[in-house]
Amino acid sequence: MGASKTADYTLIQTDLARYCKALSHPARVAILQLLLERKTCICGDIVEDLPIAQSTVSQHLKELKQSGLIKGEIDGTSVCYCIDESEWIKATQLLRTFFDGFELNRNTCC
Amino acid sequence: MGASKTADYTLIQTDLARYCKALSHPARVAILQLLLERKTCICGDIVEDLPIAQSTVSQHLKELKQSGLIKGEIDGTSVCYCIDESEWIKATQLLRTFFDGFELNRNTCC
DNA sequence: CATATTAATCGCAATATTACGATAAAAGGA
DNA sequence: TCCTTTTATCGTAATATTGCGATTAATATG
Repeated sequence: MGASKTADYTLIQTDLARYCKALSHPARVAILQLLLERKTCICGDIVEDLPIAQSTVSQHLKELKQSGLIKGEIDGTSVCYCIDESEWIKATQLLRTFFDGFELNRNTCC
Repeated sequence: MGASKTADYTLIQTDLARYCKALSHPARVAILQLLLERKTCICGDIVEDLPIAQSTVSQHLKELKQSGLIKGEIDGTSVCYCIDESEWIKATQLLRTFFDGFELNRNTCC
C-alpha cells in the first residue's frame, strides 16, 4: 500500500476521522446507543442485544475503546462499559464545528 | 466473512454509519473541508491540495459521492464538486441527535 | 485533425476490517 | 477444588480499503 503518513493531515482531521471510524459500523453505533440509553452497560447485555457473535462484539468494543469513546471497568467476572465523558464531549465539539462550517459558508457553486 | 445483514440494524444506525464511514479517512475530511471553504471546488484543486495521487483522490471523491454528502457537476473537461445540501443537513441532524443523547441521559455507571 | 488537459477507471499489491468458532483466562459459587 | 459464567484472544477466512501507476474517455485548444 501507499504512504499517506499521519503528518500529511492536521490533528483535527485525523481526530475527526478517528471518531468517525469508530462510528462507521452499524454494530458500533448500536453499542453506543445502548450505552447511552441504559443504566447498566454489562458486556453480556450488549451481546444479547446484537445480532452478532460474542467474539465479534468483543472486537467492536475493543475498537470503541481504542477510539477513546468508551471505557471498560472490570466488575467480578463481567465488564461494565461506559461512554468516556471527556472524549465524547471532544468528539461532539469537533463534529459540531465541522458540520457548522456549512451554515457559516454556504458556497453554492453547483 | 460473516453475515450481518442490513436488516439487523435500524435505518438510523445504518445511515449514521454510512455518513461516518465517509468521514472515516483524513483525506476525505480534508476534501470536505476544502469544499466547505472554497467558492470553486474543481477536482484538480483538490488533487493539488492533498498529499496523495490523482487516482486516489478520485477514489475518495467517488466514496464521498456514494455516501451522498457531495455531488459532482461536469463543466467542460473539469468536474466541480460540491456539498449536497439536503444530505449534509440530514447527516448534521442525525449526528446532533445521536451525540445529544449523552446530555439527555447521563448514566454514570462506571 | 492532432494534441493537450482533466478526471475516471483498471489492474495490482499491501493491509485492514469483519466475522466466526474455539480456546484461554479470570473470578465466583457449589 | 471443580464447575460455571463472563469476556478476551487466537486462528482463520472472506472481503474491503487504501494507494499507486498506467490507461482510457471526454472535452478543449491549436
